[in-house]
Amino acid sequence: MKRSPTMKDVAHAAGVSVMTVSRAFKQDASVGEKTRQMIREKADELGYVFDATAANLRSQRSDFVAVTIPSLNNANFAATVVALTGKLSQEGYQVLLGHTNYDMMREEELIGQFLRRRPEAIIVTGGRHTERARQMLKNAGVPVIETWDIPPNPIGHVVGFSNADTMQLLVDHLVGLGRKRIAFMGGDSESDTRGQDRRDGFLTAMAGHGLRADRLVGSGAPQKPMQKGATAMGDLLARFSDTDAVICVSDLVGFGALSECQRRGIAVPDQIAMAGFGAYDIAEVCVPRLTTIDPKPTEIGETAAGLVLQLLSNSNAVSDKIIAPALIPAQSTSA
Amino acid sequence: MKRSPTMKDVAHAAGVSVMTVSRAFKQDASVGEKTRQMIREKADELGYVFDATAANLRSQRSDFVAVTIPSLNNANFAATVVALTGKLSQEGYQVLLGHTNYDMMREEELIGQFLRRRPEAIIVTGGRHTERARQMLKNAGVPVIETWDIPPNPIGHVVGFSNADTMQLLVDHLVGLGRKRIAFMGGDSESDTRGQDRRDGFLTAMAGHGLRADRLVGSGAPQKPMQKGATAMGDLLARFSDTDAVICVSDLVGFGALSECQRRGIAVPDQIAMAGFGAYDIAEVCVPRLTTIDPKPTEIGETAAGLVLQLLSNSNAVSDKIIAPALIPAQSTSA
DNA sequence: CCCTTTGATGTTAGCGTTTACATCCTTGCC
DNA sequence: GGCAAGGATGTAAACGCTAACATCAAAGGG
Repeated sequence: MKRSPTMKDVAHAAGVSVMTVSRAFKQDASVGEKTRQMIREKADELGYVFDATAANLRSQRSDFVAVTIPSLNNANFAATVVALTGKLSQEGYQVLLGHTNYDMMREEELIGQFLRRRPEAIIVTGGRHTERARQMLKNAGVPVIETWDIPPNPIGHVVGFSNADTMQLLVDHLVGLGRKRIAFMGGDSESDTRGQDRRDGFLTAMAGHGLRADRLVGSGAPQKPMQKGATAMGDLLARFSDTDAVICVSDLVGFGALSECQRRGIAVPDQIAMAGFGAYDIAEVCVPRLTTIDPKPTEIGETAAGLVLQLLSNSNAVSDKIIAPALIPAQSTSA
Repeated sequence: MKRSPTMKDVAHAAGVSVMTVSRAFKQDASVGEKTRQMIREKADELGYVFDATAANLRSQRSDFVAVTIPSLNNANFAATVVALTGKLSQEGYQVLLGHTNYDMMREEELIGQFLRRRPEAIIVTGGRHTERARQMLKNAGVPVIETWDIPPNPIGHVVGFSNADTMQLLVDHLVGLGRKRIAFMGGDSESDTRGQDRRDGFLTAMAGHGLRADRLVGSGAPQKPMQKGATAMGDLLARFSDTDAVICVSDLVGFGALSECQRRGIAVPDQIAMAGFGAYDIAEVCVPRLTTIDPKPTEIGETAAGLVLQLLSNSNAVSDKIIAPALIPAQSTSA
C-alpha cells in the first residue's frame, strides 16, 4: 500500500506550483478557470484526497464543531443533532458528535478529547457539568453553547428552555380538567438532570395551585425508560391507589405506565389521566394518544447552529435564545 | 483572546526541550518520572491543551475511525455505535460519526468529507452504496467494514447478518402456529435497503412453505415508522381483510399497526398475529408484547470494533463475522 | 579504573497544507 | 503608446508536533 498522493504530486502532474493546486481546491481563490479544471482532473486521475489535517494545522481552523449529547438513542437529542448538523455542514463545518450516556464524568472526558482537536465551537447538552469540565469549557477560547436547559450560571451562551417552568403547562392543564390527586413519575435519577428539574417544576406548580404534591415515584436512571415506567406504575398504584392523574418525566416512561394500566384494566383517562414530556412519536400513536409537551428539539438545533455561525463570523453581541415548549393535549388526559 | 500555549511554551516554562514535553504526554515514552510530573504541572498552570491536529500530521496517524449510520434516532444503530465507541475509545481511537438519513447520496458526501480527515478505518452501515462511494472506500487505503448486512459484493470486511434469511425464522414461527394468510408490511422504500431485503426474504420463506405471498403493503420511507405503520394497517385491512398474520419490517411499524388494531377493536393475536423486527424496547412493553427478531446490535458493534483493532495492529488474515439474529416469541403471535 | 550498556534528554528535519508577499502578464484608459 | 490596476501564478516560510538520530550521564562488569 503506497503513500497517498499530495498536492505536490498533483502540482507536478499538472505542471503548476503547489500553491495553484491549493487554490484550485478553494472556493473563492483566484485561479484561472481552465487551470482549475485541469488540476481537478489530474487530481482525480491520481486519486488525490485533500488532507484536512495539514490544512487545519497551517490555517489554524479545524472546521470542527464539537457536540455532546447524553444519548444517541433519543428522538429529541437526535433531532437537535440533525438540525445542527444540517445547518453547520452547509457552511462547511463538520460536527464532532459524542454521547455521555448521562454521565458527567464521561462528559468531562469527552470534552477533553474534543478540545485536543481544536473545535471552533462547543455545544453541550444541559447546564450541569463537573468543575473540571466547566473550567475546560471556559478556557477553551471558543464559543460554548449550553442547550436544552437554562443554567443558573451559564458558561457561555444558552439555547434552551426551563424544564421546571414548563411543568406549569401540564399541571395547569390537568387541574383545569378537574384532576387534583396528581402524581409525578421520574426525576429521581441523579444522572437525569432535566428530569430532576421537571420534578422540581411539578412541585412548584402544584404548590401554586395549593395542591399537595407528595405523590412522587421514581423511575430510575434514564436507560430503558419504557420498562421503568411500567414498573413505576405498579409502585404508584401500590402506594397511592386513589391517584387521578400522572405526569411522567418523559413520554417513554409515560408509555410504559400506560401499558401497565392497560394490562391491569385501568381506564386512561377515565380513572387516571396520563401525561408525558417530549412529543415523541409514540405519544401520537399509542392508545389513547398521550398528552405531552413539545420541547421543539429541531428549533433548538437550528437556533444553536445559527448562533454558532453568527459567533464565528462576526462576533457581535448576540443574545441567548429561549425556546418556548408547547403543550399538546390529547386523549390520555381529556375524558 | 490570546494564542493558546504550545509545547514550546511548556518546554520553556519547564526548562526542558520540546521533545521532552512531547514524551511527557505519551504513554510509553522514556522520561524521568519526576520530569514528567513537573512538566504536567507546568502544562496545567499554563492551560496547555495538546494539539492533536499537529500530532496527526507529523505522525500520519489520525486516531479517527469513521462511522456512518442511516439514522441517529434508531435504538439499533445507536446500540451498535455505543458498542463501537466504547471499545474503540478505550484503545485511544475517536469515532467520527455521521448519519446519512437513509440517503446514499448523502452517504457518498459524508464519506468524502470523512476521508479528508484521514481516518484509520471506516465502518459503514449496509452493503449498498453509490458507485463513487464504493470507489472512494476501495481507494481509501484503510480497512473498510460493512455492517448490518451481507453484501453480495463486499468492499472490504463484513460484520452482519442476512436480513433476507432471517425472515425464515418469523415465517416458520407463524406457520408453525397455523397462520397461513400472512402479510408483509414495509420494505417498499428504496432508501431502506435492509427493509427491502427483509421483504425479499419473506417472499422466499413463504414460497418455501408453498404459501402465497401477495399480501404486501408499503409503509414508505423509514421516517416516522410508527405513524406509517398505523396508516399501513388501514390499507392492509382494506385490501386483504382476511389476513391472519402480519410481519412488519420493524417493531416500530409493528407498533403502529398494533395500535391501529387496538383502535379498530381487532384482537391481536386472536384475529391477527403480529410480528416485528429489531427487538426494540417497545416490543417488550406494548400490549400485547410483540414477537420480534433480535439482530444483536451490540454484538455487531463489538465485533466490528474488534475487527478494526485487529486490522490496525497486526494485519493478519482476519475473517468476516456473521451475526446470528434470534427469534423472540411473545404474546402478539401466540394465541 | 576504564569501557560498555542503558536510560534520559536534546537536535534536526519534515508531515501537507496555507499565509504573506513577490512577480509577471493582461487589460483598459487617457 | 505608456502606465496604472488587477488578475493569475510562484516562492518562502511556518503551523505544532514527532520520527530518527545524536548526545550525555550514570550504572555495571571485568
